[in-house]
Amino acid sequence: MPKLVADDIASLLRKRISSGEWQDAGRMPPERDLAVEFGVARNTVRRAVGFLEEDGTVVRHVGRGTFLATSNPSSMAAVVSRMEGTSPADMMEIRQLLEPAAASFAATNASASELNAVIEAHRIACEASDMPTFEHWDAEFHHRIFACSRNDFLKEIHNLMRILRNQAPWFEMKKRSFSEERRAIYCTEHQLVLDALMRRDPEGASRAMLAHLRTVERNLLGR
Amino acid sequence: MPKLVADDIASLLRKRISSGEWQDAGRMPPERDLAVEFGVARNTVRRAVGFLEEDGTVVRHVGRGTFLATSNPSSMAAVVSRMEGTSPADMMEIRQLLEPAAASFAATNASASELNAVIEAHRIACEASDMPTFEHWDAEFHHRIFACSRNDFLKEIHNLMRILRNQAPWFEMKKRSFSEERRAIYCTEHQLVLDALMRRDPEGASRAMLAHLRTVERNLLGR
DNA sequence: CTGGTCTGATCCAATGGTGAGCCAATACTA
DNA sequence: TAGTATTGGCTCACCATTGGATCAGACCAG
Repeated sequence: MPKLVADDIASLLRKRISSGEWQDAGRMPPERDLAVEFGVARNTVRRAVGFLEEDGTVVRHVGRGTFLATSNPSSMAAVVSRMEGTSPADMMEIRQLLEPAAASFAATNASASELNAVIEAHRIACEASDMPTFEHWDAEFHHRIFACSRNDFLKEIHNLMRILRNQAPWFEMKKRSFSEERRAIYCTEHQLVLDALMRRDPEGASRAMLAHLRTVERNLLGR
Repeated sequence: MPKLVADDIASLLRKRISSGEWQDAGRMPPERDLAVEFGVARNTVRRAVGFLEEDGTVVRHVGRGTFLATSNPSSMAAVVSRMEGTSPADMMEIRQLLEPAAASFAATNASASELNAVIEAHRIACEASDMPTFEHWDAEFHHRIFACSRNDFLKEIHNLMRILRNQAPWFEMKKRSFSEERRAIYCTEHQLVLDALMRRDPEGASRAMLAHLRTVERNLLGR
């Protein structure tokens, strides 16, 4: 049995909260009690509760206790937690909006060294012999294109999508849809995007990226 | 059976990773345990894990363990906090990508009651007599269009943008660029978007929204 | 014999939990 | 109103776990 660390405690607490366990009054037990209950030191519980506090799940008051934050649907934390339920179909739709644009920006803005980074990611992905390595460098290829786009917000949105895509349901789905043949197709399509970037052809990069994402969508969603 | 060398261990590990074996928490067992499990020296495991680290499959931290690189290197929270520094120019660029698409989706998908909600927001905004009220219902107008889009992820991205736009630097900027004349222009432009939605004309809605956002950008950034 | 690789062992340094103690804000009670 | 108990905020020394690094020796193929 793995030892409980602060992260574990935090996710246990989250579970209890979402199961509505101390919904009444919104008050959690004191840290000292939780420490006994989980069989860890109070310091550890404190760190765990600290995480919940950081993302706004919980509010603490000295002498009073720790309380569930009155859920504000428009808080960042709420938005992020709703995003975790994003469906692959919705995500692919948005990728098809954003990535062609990112590729187009990249064709205009990328510096030589940024472009080299993209090329390198493409090369490693093509040479990869196993699925996880390919997966990783495929994602990196896309990410590095966003990095060329000169729009920090766009970059961060892509980070968000990347994180969401690395969660459990996606992992299964990617594994299921992977095949050697498809990998080869992706490499070819990436190459087309790359060619357009190197030609400094925004229109072409956008088109090539869109075509690629359509392929990915088809494979992923089995349409 | 041939003796196991570092390369063999590496590919065994890759298999386990891709089979999702330690997907939860993304943490691999400590090197010492792996060494026992595979029946080789820890040095050998170290080299093997070193390969995985080189190609980015895995990240190692002294005192913590070895983690699958796919499990967010940058956490959601970090992404969100970086987003708080988003510049108005970057944001407007992304709005011009997403909102026309949202309007287009809305033209195809909106139900009658959703459409009514958009109409109502538009009406109140037009009748508003002070800047904060107008501001609020203007935002609501845009938001309700996203709500019609039938893409939850898109909706949440818009929530994110909305929160960011309500922060200090934006508030100043919006106040500065506000004028009675501009308000009237916005109402006219909103009306055009609305007309297209009611005609169920995705193409037209997209165009009208883009035109509107170009106006907003010009006013906001003073270009 | 030589070069490459695994073994087993040892030490280092970073991370993070433990347990204990004290403070200050709040709530409860006499 | 005053005193006491509860509760979160904070710090400290200590220690277990874990990856980082190195070394001498064994084994094997060429």
